[in-house]
Amino acid sequence: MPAPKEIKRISEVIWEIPETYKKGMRVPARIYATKQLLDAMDEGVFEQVTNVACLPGIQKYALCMPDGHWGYGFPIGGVAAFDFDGGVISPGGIGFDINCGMRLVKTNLTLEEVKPKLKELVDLLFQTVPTGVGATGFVKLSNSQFDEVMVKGARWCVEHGYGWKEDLERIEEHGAIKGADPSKVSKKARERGIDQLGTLGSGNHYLEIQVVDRIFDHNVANSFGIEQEGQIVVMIHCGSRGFGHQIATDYLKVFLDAMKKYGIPLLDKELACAPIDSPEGRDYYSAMLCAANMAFANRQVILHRVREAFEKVFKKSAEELEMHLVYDVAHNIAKAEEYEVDGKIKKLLVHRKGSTRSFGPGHPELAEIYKDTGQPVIIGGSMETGSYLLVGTKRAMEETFGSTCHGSGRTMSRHKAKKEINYNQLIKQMEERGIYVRAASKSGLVEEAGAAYKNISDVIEAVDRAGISRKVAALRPIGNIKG
DNA sequence: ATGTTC
Repeated sequence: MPAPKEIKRISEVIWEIPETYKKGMRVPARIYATKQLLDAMDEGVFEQVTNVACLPGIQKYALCMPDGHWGYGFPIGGVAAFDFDGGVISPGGIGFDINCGMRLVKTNLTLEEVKPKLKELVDLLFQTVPTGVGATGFVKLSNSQFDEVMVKGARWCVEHGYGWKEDLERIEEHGAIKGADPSKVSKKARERGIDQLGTLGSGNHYLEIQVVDRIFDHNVANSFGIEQEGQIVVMIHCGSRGFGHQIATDYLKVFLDAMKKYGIPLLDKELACAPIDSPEGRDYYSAMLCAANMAFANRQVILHRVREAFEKVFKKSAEELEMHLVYDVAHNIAKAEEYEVDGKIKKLLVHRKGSTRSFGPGHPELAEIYKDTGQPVIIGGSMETGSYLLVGTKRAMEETFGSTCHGSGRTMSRHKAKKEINYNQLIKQMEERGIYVRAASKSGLVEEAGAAYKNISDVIEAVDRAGISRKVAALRPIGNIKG
């Protein structure tokens, strides 16, 4: 679908829809994309990103990344920052899967060493990391322990033997965001989440064994633990499971009523929101952070299982295998961050939905190990087309509220993929290309076929050219576990 | 994404 005729080209990869496009827009909308990606975007993206531009307290621009596509209320690939003074918080700007995110682990193994053991490794991981809809995990929690997980996130896991102390400095916010309040979480959300720690889930969630295909920046790659092409790494993509989903559902309902109370005009029911500084807004923020911390903990337990599986298969300790965490980063979340707006430093609530934080060198919130380089940015492609490791930039801080893209973005609906792609053929094609896959369901696998997604390389070129993150390494899948 | 239309 073509972009609206009012769209203006700002640079090679930035496009702007002015405030005059639609009644009620408070700021312009900006889309980061090559001409080719822009032309391929669905009409819904333009509609949704300009709707977001109408929300109270929005700052500078409503943004959409090159992997943008139609989502619930806000586009997936959307970034929107709201002033704490007068601005709103919206579950639609965060996503149902709160703190869906990516985790990347390195090893010192090479492709040659892993190839003969690949099936054994993937089969073992498929047993120890539960996948699929409704999967439950092996970590048994009491209600008070689950409260601790909501507040302490990945730190709770490390304190209970699931991981290494050094893992914590390699996670966004050290794996535990301050401000989570378990008393703001419904009983139903608690019941759905309590046995889901260490589970992958379904949809586009996966655990993948990958090989470093190409290194673009050797210095930065090295500092992240990526030393050579042919090195094996493991990527984990999952979030807060039914727990975050229930919290989003609960507060969408609360916010629809709150909007009437606060006199916020309703453009679209999916854009339900509340003032950040209102009882409803504060409650959702505190509950949302419980789900964010649970997701960090979820990925931490999965990392622990990955280390255990490698230890068993390669008969060496995870320390000997140098299985250090490269990074863990969220791509569905809202964060309190400070940015310069009109020459003044303001505290903003940055909503990233299908968008990854991309803090550049010297950012005060980054751990010492990333101060010189900027933070690692982990971008998962589809299971066939490969993934990327990027690094954050100063330019992202200036232009996109410290944000970049998150993945490939679908081009084919799940329904269409199920109709057009044959399961047995897909498995065979993947095996021919050296990818061994185990999936919880046949339909789940075909829905995630590479053919159903945009080309990840096009998306990466767009963010790299825009300078809102830079290419560090390209990663290619060899083994995959899917929900 | 999701005890996949509580």
